[in-house]
Amino acid sequence: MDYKLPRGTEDFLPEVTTKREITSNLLRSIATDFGYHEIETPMFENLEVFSRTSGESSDIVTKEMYVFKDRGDRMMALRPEGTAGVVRAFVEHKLYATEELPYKVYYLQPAFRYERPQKGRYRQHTQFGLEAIGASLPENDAELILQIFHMYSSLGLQNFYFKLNCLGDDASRKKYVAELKKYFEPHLDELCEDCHARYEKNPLRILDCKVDCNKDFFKNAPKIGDFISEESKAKFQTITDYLEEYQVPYVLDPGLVRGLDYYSELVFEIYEKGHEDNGAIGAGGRYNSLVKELGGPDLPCVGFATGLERLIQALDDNHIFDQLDTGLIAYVMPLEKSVFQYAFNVAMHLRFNEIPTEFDYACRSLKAQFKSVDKKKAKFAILIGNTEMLASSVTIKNNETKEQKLIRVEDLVNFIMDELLKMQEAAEKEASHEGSCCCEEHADKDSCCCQDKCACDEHEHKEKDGCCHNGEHCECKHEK
RNA sequence: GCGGUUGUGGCGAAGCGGUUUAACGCACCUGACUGUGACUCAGGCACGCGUGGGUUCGAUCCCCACUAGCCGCCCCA
Repeated sequence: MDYKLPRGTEDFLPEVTTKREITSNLLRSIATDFGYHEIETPMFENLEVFSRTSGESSDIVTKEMYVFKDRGDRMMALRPEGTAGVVRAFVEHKLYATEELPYKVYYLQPAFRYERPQKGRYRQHTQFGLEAIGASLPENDAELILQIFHMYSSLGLQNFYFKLNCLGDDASRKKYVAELKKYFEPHLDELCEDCHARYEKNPLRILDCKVDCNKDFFKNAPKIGDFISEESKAKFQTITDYLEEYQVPYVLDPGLVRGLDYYSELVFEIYEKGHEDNGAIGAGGRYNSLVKELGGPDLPCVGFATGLERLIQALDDNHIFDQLDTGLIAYVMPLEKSVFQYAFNVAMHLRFNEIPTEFDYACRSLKAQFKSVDKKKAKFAILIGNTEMLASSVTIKNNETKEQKLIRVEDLVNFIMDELLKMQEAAEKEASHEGSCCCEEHADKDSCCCQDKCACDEHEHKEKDGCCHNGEHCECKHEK
C-alpha cells in the first residue's frame, strides 16, 4: 500500500523549511518594525464567519471551502483566508473598546482552499497577512504599501511592482455595479460563457475579460471613474503621491477587482515583472464594511496577504537562496573503532559549547567521511585516530583552506571560534569588494571584469572610485 | 468545476507487444588505497515500469477505469 500526501498539499523537507524560516523571520521582523503584533486564530471557524465576509456568491464560498459538520452538528469551515478570523476576533473581544486604533496585527498561518492544484497553488498554503483595523486615513494605505515594498526589497526581490485600483466607497461601487449590469444586459448574447457567470456573480470582472474585451460595446461601458466620489479620488491621489515620493513602482489597472466582496476603495496586487503568469505574489486593499458586517462598530480597515509558498518560489527564481549555508561547523571523524567513544565525547563537547557538529556514527572509510564533510558543507573536519586520542587532541582541518593542525581538546572550542571570526572577517572584506566593480555590464561577479581583465575603451575603469582594479585596466573579451 | 498532457530505480532518462537478466548518465555503497578527500579501475544498487482491471500464448509497451503531477481556463496567495 502506497501512502501519498493529500492532493494539493506538500511536505516541507528540511531544505525547504530553512527557506521558510528565513523568509518568515524577515517578514515577522519587519512587521514588528512597523508596529504590528502577531495574532493567531483557529484554523476553522463557524461557516458563517467566512460566508458572510467573503460574499455568499464568491467562488471561495461556493466551491472552494472545506466545509464539514462537526459531531455537534455545527457547520464549520477550514479557513480559506486570514482576514475574516482576525476581524471576528477583534469584534468578539471588543478590542475596539480597549485598544488604540488602528489595531495592527499580522499572522502567518495555513489556509485551505479546495481548488485544482497547480504550480504556486495548493489546497493548503501558508498566508502571511497584515491587518490595520480602524485605519481610516489614506496615509495608512500608503504606509502599508511602503511596508510591503520594504519587505519584498529586503527579501531580495527586485523586479516587482504594484497594480492599483480605486473601487470607490461601497455606495458608489454598488451604484456602478448596477449601471454596469444594466449596460451589459442587452449584450448578454454577445458575452462569453465565463462572462455570463460574471454577470451574475461579479459584474466588475466582465471588464477584465480577455475574450470579449475588444468588442465594440466594451468601449462604451460605464467607467468606474464617473461613479467615484471626489473624496475617494482625493484619497487615492494621496496614496499615489506617497508612492511617487518613495519611488515605489506601480501601475494603475482599472480592471483590477478582487475576488472577495468585502473590498472597497483601494485594491492592489503585487507582481513580478515578466512573471505575471505565476500570479500575484501578494494582494490587499481596504475592507471598510467588514467589521460592521461581523457585528462590530463601523471601522474602516486596510490589509494585505501573501502566500509564503509563492513568495519563496519567487525568491528561488531570483536565486536568493543559492548560497544557503547549512550552518554546520564541525564534522567529527573517528578513524577507527577503537577511538569511537573518544570521538563521541569530542562531538558532544562541541555541541554542548554550541558548535553545530555532525558525527560519523558508522565509522566509515576516510574517503566516505570526507565526502560527507563536503556534502554537509562542514567548515571543519575533525580527524580522530589513535595518535590524537593518546595526546588528548584532535586534528582539525579547515575545509576551505585545507590547512590542518593538531589541537588539544581543551583548546578546541576557542580555536574554532577564532577561526570562524577570521573567516567571517575575510568574507566581509570580499563582499565589500564585490559589487564595487565599476562597469555596469559586469555587475554580477561571475563575469566581473576583475577576473578577465579588459582593456577596451568601453570599460574605462581608471577614474572610478572603488573599482576593484585600483585604477588598472582589465582585459575582457570586448574588443578594443 | 472544464480542457489538454504526462507518470519507468534517490534523480535524469532509453525501451513502445516476445534476446529486457529493464540500457545509459548522475547520485549512492564496497574494494584496489589498512590516517586525508581528486582521478582511474573493479564490483554493487528496479522480484519492477503510478494503481486496479481487461485484451493476448505473452504486456513497461494495446484498451478501460482510477489516481497523481504539470499546463491552459475559471479563480486565487
